[in-house]
Amino acid sequence: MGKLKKMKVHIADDHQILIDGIKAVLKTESDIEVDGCSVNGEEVLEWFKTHKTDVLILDINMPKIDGIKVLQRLKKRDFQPLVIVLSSYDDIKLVKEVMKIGAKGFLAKKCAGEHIAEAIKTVYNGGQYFSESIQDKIVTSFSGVDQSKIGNQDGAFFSSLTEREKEILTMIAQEYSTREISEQLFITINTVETHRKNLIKKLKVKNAVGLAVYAHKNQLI
Amino acid sequence: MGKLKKMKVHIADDHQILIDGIKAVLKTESDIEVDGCSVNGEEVLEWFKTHKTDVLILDINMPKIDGIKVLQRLKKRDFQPLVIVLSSYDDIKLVKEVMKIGAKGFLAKKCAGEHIAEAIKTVYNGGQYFSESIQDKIVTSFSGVDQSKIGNQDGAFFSSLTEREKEILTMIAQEYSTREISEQLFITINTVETHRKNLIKKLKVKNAVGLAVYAHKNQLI
DNA sequence: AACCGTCTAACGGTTTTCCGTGATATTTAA
DNA sequence: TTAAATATCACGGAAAACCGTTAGACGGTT
Repeated sequence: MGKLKKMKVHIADDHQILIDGIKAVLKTESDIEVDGCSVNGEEVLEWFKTHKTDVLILDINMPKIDGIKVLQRLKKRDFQPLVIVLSSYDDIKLVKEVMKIGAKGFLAKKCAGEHIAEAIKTVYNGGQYFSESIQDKIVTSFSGVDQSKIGNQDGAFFSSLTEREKEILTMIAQEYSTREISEQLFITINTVETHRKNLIKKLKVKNAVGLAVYAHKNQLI
Repeated sequence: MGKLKKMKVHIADDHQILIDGIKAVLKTESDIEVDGCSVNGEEVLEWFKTHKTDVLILDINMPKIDGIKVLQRLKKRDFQPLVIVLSSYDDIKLVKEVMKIGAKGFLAKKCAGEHIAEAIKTVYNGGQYFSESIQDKIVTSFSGVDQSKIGNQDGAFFSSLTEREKEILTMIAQEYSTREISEQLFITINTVETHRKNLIKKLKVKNAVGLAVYAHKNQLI
């Protein structure tokens, strides 16, 4: 194609080793340039205050501010990069949620590295990209999706948790009792219980066991 | 240096994208050759039945058979590769555990990609390698570690469970309440509670949350 | 027959979780 | 500077989990 301008890409993932890996993979692509990297959501938001990088490869599970929240906040700004979400957990509900918030692509981490460049080029040219493992699921489930209301309760399965909630979730999943948590965090039992209640509601689970399983599935422990 | 023989490396991680990344990073190393890859523990064990690859980069969180188990089983065989454990969770307890079972190195996923080659070369030459984030912790906590008993009751817990207990454990981990379990299995609540009590004692956990995490770690759900 | 492991069951009491609801201060985003 | 999100705390009541202990029934072993 002989483009004059290289596509600029920003990579966000809390695993530096993965970032370096993707960078190495993309090095062979002459029309792609890795412009910057972030290891947490805060850094991503900071970066896009001063840069207009074309494509953002965005991991969901990140410290400080997770991918979902980053996506939501970027949406409200003037400049928005094309976002390809990266996740180890290729659940269709998650895919739907991030697409609603405006992501242009979804890559499961279990997909082959060669697809990254493919995905970047596709979304750069106005398309959408999904890794194979979820392509067929989407066709059947994306018919009749209400594109309006964003971040509402029905997609809230994966809606982002606050830092405090994650902290408490992690402790619950490590078998700490409410009392123990309250003592360690220097807050009252009442507060911890409120957080637990909110967690159960947000994650749509039944009890602390559900929270623990969620935490484990999402590598929070 | 001019080695005639390249160091052969096998990479095991459930995220293909990370494998491809590491491969790309290692491509610049003239004396390292990636010999094969696995995306789950089963594949790793299968590979080492027929290959004598020098170094194994082993992820902990993998489907089917997790990294710890792979390590334990490899230990019982004639040929043992040098193992560098890869984990997103750089907890000192985990480090100690895998080193006890015979790992030669530990890389946190948040470390820089350039350290992989470094780690491989170090263990290949008989050394041990730890990523920076944990180096200092080790010095202070490795004094007086009992190097004896390996593959002890930690892994034997599971086999000591009866069929009924496993059945109930699975249900607890799926958020069923005691009442629901009793109804589904046509036994009284008292009986289910007795089983739960026995499970907690056998698996040395504190509560149902611990049971759920255990069940999840052992792929019972 | 005596023994062991498993599954079943019961009981009383304590602790913890769960649920709804409402409220206030602080921080942060627009 | 509003408005929204977040973190904090309270209370009352219902439900469930947790704890220790005991014990009958059944099947298989030695």
